Formats: sequence, structure tokens, C-alpha cells
Amino acid sequence: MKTVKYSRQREAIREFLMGNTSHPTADEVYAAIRRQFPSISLGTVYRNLNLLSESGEIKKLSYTTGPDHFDYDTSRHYHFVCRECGRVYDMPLESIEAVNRAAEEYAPGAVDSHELVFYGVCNACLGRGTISA
Amino acid sequence: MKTVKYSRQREAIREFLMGNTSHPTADEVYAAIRRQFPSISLGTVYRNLNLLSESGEIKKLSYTTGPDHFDYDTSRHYHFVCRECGRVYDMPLESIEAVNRAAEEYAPGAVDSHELVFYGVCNACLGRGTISA
DNA sequence: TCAATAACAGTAATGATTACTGTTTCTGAA
DNA sequence: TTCAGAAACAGTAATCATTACTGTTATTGA
Repeated sequence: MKTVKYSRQREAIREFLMGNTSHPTADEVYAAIRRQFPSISLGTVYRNLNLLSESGEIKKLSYTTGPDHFDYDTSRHYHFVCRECGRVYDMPLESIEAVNRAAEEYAPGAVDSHELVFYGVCNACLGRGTISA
Repeated sequence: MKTVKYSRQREAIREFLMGNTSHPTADEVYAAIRRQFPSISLGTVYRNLNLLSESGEIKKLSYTTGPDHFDYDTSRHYHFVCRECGRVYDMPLESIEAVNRAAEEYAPGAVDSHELVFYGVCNACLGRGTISA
């Protein structure tokens, strides 16, 4: 049987995510943790992010073709993805009840979760003038 | 100005997708079109899938860490993704109105679309006994 | 018919992620 | 408090999905 052993690196990753609401990618986590563990490897970051997400402590968000994002907030909530900068924002609303009813009625299988993602251009990118016209 | 030129390969891809409701990946499209154009290259498949999706004729679905799927049905509808086999199914329901209201009220930017994806295990995988207990 | 150029096949390169390998760090039982 | 077994590590190679490049072929409109 495989037990999960404590590791300082994993704790650092967990703590970094806890104090962070920006849904960082593995690379961003890597860059941050390197300040504390200069020799940590990217593989270690990926392995621990996967461990944490398999144990349900964090959530892996695979919303786009690009890199996955990781969220420490595992409560039910939705996200907004900016098509320009790729950033992922929280949507301040709870699970919509109509969605759960839809799942039960129409799915061609057993639904255990759903993701609702809004796409568009974030206020930061709009204000920055990255978009013409 | 770049005009889009006719190509037999692109027509074959379009027609394959039209007669197909299984949301194939680029590799699956490639395998199918090869029967007709044995020397088509995977790059051509990708380029045309992207052309078709940029022109709005098909839709690229990036729901998971794995490969993207492509959908000829561009009408508003939702999908169900099987965690076991990765297949993407249609959910037979229209855009939920509550979702659109939520987008307008809470998004930290300008929303232009949303995706609602249900995750679980499909009937095929459930029946097949791939899942224990 | 023919030149401009989009699209092609084939292949190399990229980006994200996972797998492998030999070394280090935990952990719980002696 | 050792200390051996196993999990985790750093470093690196490999894989997978996708895009970019290059010289050739196909399409198109004048």
C-alpha cells in the first residue's frame, strides 16, 4: 500500500496556493516555489499538484488548449477565462440549481460534477487597450 | 488580403465531421480522412480544423488535459465528458437562461460565450464493467 | 493560359506534461 | 535512537498534442 509521506516541497506548494486566488499554472507555481527551494524541479511541482488534486485538496482546471490552472478553493463555484491573457477569474456565484437538474435529466451516463466556464475579455485587458475597436 | 482557397482535403474533413456526431479528435479525423487521401498529413488536418473553427463552421472543444475535440454542431448546446474513455457526448438541452443572466451580473469582464460541461462516467463505460464496485 | 498565392506533404520544433533513474528524506518499528 | 523500506526528490529524457517551417502542388481570377 502506498502511503503519502510528508514533504517540505509539497507543503510549500500547498501554502503558496492557499494564499493565492489567481489560479496559477504549474509554471507559475514552480517560479514561486523556487524562491524558497531553488533546486526544486518542475517534475516535483507537477507530481505534487497532481497528488493534491487527486486527494481533493486542490482542483485542476483544464479549460483551454494552454496549460492547466490550479485552484485551492474547492468549493463549488464557476470561472471566467480571458481569451486575451488566459487568466482565470472566480465568478462570485454558487452552483446554479437548474444546472444540477439538467444533469440528472439529460446526461447519457452518471454525472458527478459539472464545470461552467465563461469566456470573454477581462476588465484588465479591456482597460489596457489590447483590443482594437 | 488572404483569401481562403478551396481544397479537396478541407471538404473531406468538413464532410466527415458533418456525418459524425461523436466529436472526434484531430487524430481521429486524420485516421478517417487517410482512407480517402492516404498521403494527407496531420498538419493539414490541424490547419483545416483550425480554419473551420475560426470561420465558425465547427467548434473546438478544449475540455480536458488530453486532445481537443471538434464538433460540427455549432448550435448552442452542452456536453458530457466521460472520465473513463474521454468521449464527448451531446447533452440534449438548450442554453440555460439562468446561466446567461449569471454571466451578465457577475463576470469580471465582457462575456461572449460560456461552456457548460458535465463530467462523469458514460453508460457505455458503466455497462462495460470498466468500473469496479 | 498563367502567374500569384493558398494549400499541400513532410518534417522539425515547441509547449505541456509524464516517466525514468539514481539519490535523499521520511517514518515507524526494532 | 537507529535504520531499513518506501516515498519523494532533482535532474533529465521521453511523450503527447499542436504549431511552424520548407520546398512543391493546386487553385483561382485576370
